Amino acid sequence: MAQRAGVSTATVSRALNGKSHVSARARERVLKAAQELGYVASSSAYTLATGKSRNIGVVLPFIDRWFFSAVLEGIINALVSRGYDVTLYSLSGGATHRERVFEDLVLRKRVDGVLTVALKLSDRELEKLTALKKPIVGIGGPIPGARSLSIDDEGAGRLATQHLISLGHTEIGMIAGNPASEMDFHQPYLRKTGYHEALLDANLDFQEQWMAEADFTVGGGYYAAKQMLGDPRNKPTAIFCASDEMGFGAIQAARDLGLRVPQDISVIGLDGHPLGVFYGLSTINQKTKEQGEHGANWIVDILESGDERALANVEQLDTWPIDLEVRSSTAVRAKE
Amino acid sequence: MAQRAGVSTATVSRALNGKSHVSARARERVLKAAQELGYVASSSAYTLATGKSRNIGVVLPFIDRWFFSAVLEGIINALVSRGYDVTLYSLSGGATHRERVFEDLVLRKRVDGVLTVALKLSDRELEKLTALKKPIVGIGGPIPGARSLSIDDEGAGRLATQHLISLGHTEIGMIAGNPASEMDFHQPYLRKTGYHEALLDANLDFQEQWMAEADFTVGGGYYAAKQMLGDPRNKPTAIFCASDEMGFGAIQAARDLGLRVPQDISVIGLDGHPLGVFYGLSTINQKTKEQGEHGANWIVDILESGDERALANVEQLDTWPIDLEVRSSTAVRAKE
DNA sequence: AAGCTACCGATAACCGTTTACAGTTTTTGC
DNA sequence: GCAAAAACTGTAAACGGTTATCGGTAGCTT
Repeated sequence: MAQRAGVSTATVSRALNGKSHVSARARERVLKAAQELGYVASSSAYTLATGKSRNIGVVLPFIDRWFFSAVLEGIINALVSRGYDVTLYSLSGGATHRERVFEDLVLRKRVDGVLTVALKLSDRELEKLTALKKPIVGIGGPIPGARSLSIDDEGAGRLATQHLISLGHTEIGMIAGNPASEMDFHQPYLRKTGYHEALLDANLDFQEQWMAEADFTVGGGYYAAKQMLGDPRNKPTAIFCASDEMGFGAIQAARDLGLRVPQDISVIGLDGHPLGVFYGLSTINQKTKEQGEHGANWIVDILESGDERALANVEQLDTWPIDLEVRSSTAVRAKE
Repeated sequence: MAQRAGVSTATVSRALNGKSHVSARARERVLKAAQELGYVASSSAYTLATGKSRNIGVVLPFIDRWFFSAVLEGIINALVSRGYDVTLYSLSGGATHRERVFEDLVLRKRVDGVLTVALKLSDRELEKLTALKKPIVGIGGPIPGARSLSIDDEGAGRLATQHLISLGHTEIGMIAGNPASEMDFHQPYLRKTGYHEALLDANLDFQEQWMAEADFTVGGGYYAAKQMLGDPRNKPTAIFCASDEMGFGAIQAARDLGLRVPQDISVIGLDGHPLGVFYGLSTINQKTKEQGEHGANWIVDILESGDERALANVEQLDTWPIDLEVRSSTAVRAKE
């Protein structure tokens, strides 16, 4: 190609890749020629020759929900900075779609590694993935036999609940995730457990009607909260929502029922959604975007460590820190 | 590789690709051998040999905003169905990031085509892109010299405004986009123009303080609406918001000011955001996800047409239909 | 000045597919 | 039953890079 620089292909390759012994003069000529000819290296030839693609596969259950798009944003920014591309696989297209994604991912082996987001994989899917013999990192939920990065969901649930307890609340409701939800999260169950534990530790009552399930969306939170708060017989004075978006819905529901937040009802969410500031929603901030960045950097570190052993998948769970962010939606319990 | 099937590589290739003349017996043996060995084809070798990558590059300004993630969701679903991968480029990482994206996109020529979303490109970027000699389709805004798919933003602005006029409103405000916004949309200006034209057609007054600018987010809409509606001297009785999310913010602002929607103030948005149902926000539905699907199918059609001429980029603008969806946030103007 | 040692640069093999072309077998028509 | 045509299969040459190997040259040392 660019031997019009007057050197051999080997020199061109070495010069462009900044590798070993090339004289400064030769490198200069190569660079100049590449510039003039608008030379572009073909990634497929590079991949074929080296076995590396500088491309990471990201698979997530949805794209148009805040948590996932925020993680994705973090992932992409980190990967672009380190010179990697990302090819995206969404499972939102239904079951046949889902199958196809895992089929394709393994069939066209064009990724150096895989990042999954908040996904609980079936045995078969896990098998497909590990058959790739490429590093896998899960964000937001453990993956058997692979590395993962996640907040302590149980601890987060406990912390949120304890915050409400510390404000003097004794009748505390929760809007949890819907475990039957398509995405098969780990989170719903764990956050619920944390809530129960906090109540238990404080010797507080738990009542059936203080627990509702929704789908993590604003609308879902709205309807669940309206049911819970609309019943005059036994309504809680505080609610912990397993996601900020459900928290927004709950605040809205409370207002529509004529309840003042936080005087009549305290609400706390979990996520760190940017709109939280706008709604004044107290929350557990899990710094979602940073979580994505961290996971992305992690997988690149593994790939570039140069250590063969590092490439093997080992089970490892890193816990990501969380912050309690108190805003105006939580306050001390009103005197009767 | 899989010549343990007892046939040549050529036959293997033909059998697996379902191409021309291969005997049933040979095909069977190849398939069986592939199964046994867990054979997977290498996409890079395929790409190198054929020049096709079955991969589309998608470049968008943000990921974690509803419009973009919805378009993306549509794009991905359509492309997966047709057997294509997508590699994603986000411009949200700042200027150096942005430059790098276009540099990379062209440098590692690993896409068969490019889809841009709501992007106004600089001359240099456009040049880089067309240098690829690959089909380009723009969604949500025309691209000079290439195909694009977009709603009639001016018409949408006019329709929304006319809806308010038809309800008897004469003092109509607008929360438009912020043209200085990083993403460099086409939309803000056009939607504003439609609004002005509708007022003009109906011989209605336009006042400076009925026009505000915001950044397309809920928070932005909230603050803008609060300014506009908080001024007791000359407030409008209806507001057209250039995005649904700003509409949600406007509704919230109105409520916080003690105004009832729609009795005291009508609000209409533009997008078709799923939360619109929840807020009862009247809107112009632009069927975002379908728009993404359509754009994706379009580019694949071009690639697979087999017609050399079709591959060349020609300037063409397809107009995407919109629907007026009337909900409970707009009503006839209250009698004084 | 001759020999040794670095070190740089060119040649060629290889990565894993597709595909043109040629060769072989089978089918078909008479 | 034979020739011609059709169907199938194998060989080998791309595709566009990377990299091991080897040869040549220049600079040092003795």
